[in-house]
Amino acid sequence: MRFLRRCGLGCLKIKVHVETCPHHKGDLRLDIHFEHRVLLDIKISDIADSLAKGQYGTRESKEVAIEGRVQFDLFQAMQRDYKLSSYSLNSVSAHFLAEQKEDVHHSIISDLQNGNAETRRRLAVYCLKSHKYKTTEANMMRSSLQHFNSERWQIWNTNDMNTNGSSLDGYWDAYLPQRLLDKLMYIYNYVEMARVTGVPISFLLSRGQSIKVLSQLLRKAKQKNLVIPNAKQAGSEQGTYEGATVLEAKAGFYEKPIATLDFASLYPSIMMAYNLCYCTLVTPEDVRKLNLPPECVNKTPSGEIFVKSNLQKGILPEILEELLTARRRAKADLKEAKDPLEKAVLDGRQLALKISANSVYGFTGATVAQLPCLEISSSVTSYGRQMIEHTKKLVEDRFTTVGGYEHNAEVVYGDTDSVMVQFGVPTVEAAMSLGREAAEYISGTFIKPIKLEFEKVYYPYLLISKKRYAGLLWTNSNKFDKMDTKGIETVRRDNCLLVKNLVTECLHKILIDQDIPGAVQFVKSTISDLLMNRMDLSLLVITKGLTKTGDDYEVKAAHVELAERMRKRDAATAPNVGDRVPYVIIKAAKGAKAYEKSEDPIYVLENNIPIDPQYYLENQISKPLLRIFEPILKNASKELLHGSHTRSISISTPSNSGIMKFAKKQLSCIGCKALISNTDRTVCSHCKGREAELYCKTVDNVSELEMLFGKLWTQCQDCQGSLHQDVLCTSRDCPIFYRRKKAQKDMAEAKLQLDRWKF
DNA sequence: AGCTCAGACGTTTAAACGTCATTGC
DNA sequence: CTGCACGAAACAAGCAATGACGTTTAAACGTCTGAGCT
Repeated sequence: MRFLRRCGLGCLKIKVHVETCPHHKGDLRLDIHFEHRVLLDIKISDIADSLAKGQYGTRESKEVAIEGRVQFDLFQAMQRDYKLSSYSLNSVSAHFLAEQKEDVHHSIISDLQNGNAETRRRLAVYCLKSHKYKTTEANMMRSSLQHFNSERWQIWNTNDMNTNGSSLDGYWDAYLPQRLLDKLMYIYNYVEMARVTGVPISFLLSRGQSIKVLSQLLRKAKQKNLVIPNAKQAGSEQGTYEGATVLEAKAGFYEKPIATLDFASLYPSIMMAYNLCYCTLVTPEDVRKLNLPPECVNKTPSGEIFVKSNLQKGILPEILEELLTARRRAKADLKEAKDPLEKAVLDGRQLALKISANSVYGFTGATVAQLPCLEISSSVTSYGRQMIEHTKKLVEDRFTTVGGYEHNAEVVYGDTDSVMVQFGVPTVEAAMSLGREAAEYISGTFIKPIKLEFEKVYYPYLLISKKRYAGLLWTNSNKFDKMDTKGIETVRRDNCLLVKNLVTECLHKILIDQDIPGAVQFVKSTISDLLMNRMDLSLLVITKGLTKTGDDYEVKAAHVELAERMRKRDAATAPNVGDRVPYVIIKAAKGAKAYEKSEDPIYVLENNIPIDPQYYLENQISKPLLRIFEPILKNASKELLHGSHTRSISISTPSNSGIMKFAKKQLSCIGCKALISNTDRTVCSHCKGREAELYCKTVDNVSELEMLFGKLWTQCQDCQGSLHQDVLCTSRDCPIFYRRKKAQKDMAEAKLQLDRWKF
């Protein structure tokens, strides 16, 4: 708890996740030590199952509350704050720390523990990830305990574990989370967030957004001596209301700068401008009874009536005002900050305030929450819809040739609080000045504090459809800031890496290098590699989240079916609800559904099952590519997907498939691949004279593959922290793992070829 | 008896629709 | 004190949009069969 104390927190809690064995439920006890004292012992049966549902997905976890400890489960924090393809400690560490740990599945742990001294020793090495280990039974116990705890990798104070003076400074499963915690400045940001919203830190992980808003509301209400009704409004089962407008996207490749005009914090500023709140909402009867003059009320586009702030200032606008002022202050501080660490902390602070401000609107529209008020939320969105249409009209009416400008402005797209305008001017600089002019002009037509800001220019700009676009982002006219992509495969997690890399690379070549032939060439060579089976398996792994249990799905989906099959194969290693399921598509009978062709990548590697390159070409690569190339290249489909590079394919047949049981294996010539009789063994009559050359080639091939495998093996040994042990790691997230397995297989095959020379 | 052709019936293809995962704002 | 049945309490930001894929429905197509004609 060293880091917690450092932060000056009075209340400390620890959260422990324990995998329980059904036979020992009840008599297994867990002691929590701290500075030589037993703080607490818990019966495992006291540990509660908790089921977290909501926007962060459904996930089961076990927890036990211990007074005096702050619980901070990094696993949960990670899932909330970052969108990753995998949340294993391994892959997260690789992502943020560029460091990995060996990934031994917990189902192997008991085998290692129950084996002999050597296997237990092996387990200890894994657990400690350190050369300094002792093979005493006590350490073993602690090692396995450590592992069980780390299955959901919470912070475990390394100091607590070390208080008996041992030199076990490398509890890796604890060390990595702590490194992550420091690197991502979780404590600092979460303390900040807790202060701003007025909730305990544990709420930030265990509960949702609405508790934060409620907490602020309660705080404010107390100041004003108001009470908040406890009862949920009856009959609020009407569900949804109309949301924001998304302007029609005029898809295409724009080679002129596109200026982006954004409303600053649209929904919060609407609520402030029109004084929308629970306590300012009045009915038409109220207006009549109280004899409210019309100049004291606002009627929203959705028909609701709110009194103006001179009569009664709303609580929500007040909260928002505070949040936004604080955010502005945080942003100003951020600008002054020089030190990268300080910068990151201040950025986290302003982000927290922004999120808080935005969820106030969401809180009023949540029909299942404590205090729904659809009058407010639908008023907010109706104002928003009106404003974006108004903005579009104003831009297109004012910036015209008739009005004295060089070109007619055109709004090509807009979503909720932004419009993308093509002013027609050729340079970024000119677009920027027009953008600034437009923002200022249009802001003047709205009530304070609603403000339209000019933020950035996209040039060039590739608009694919609503919520899908890419472009180079410019905030100053000298140099573009970065390539920005929204909604397309580069930012989505449900595609394989191959698609992601390919699309990213193509966009890079098209937008930055402006090298369209280069992009085409790259696509062609990638497709050729794929069809020739030269693709690394890790690039072909698709992951999708398992959001509910198998029975609750109404239609069959690849990842769901695979999870079911894996459960039947081995329930221990199968993915659970909330996990992301990695899979690859394998060859199967023609016309087979995708869910019949999905398979666990590790299973594929171990059983030498051929993947289906055609599927990847037709169902993964082709459509995303065409969407990008279509606006740029005519005949894109013909050029990219049906060229000569698609001709040569490598056909792999599964050795264990049904039909192959009836086929007789026949040798082929090592030189020219012609079929030869089994008596010849090595080469056909044509290649007879080249035997020496061919033999050398085979030997070279074997030694090359041996070197590659050796290199990968060493790398994995390095990662597990010992060069004297077998590599046990089976991480589905590690590209080295796939390459190592493949190299091993290739090497074995090459050796078989070599053996044929021995008569 | 042999041929033709409408209609029944089975199979393939296409379109419409719904579910699911994911992202944008 | 423990186990069981039962009821109460607690919990959950929003909507818009795309695209992949499975399922259902409709349409097109092909084959077969038996009535009717020559």
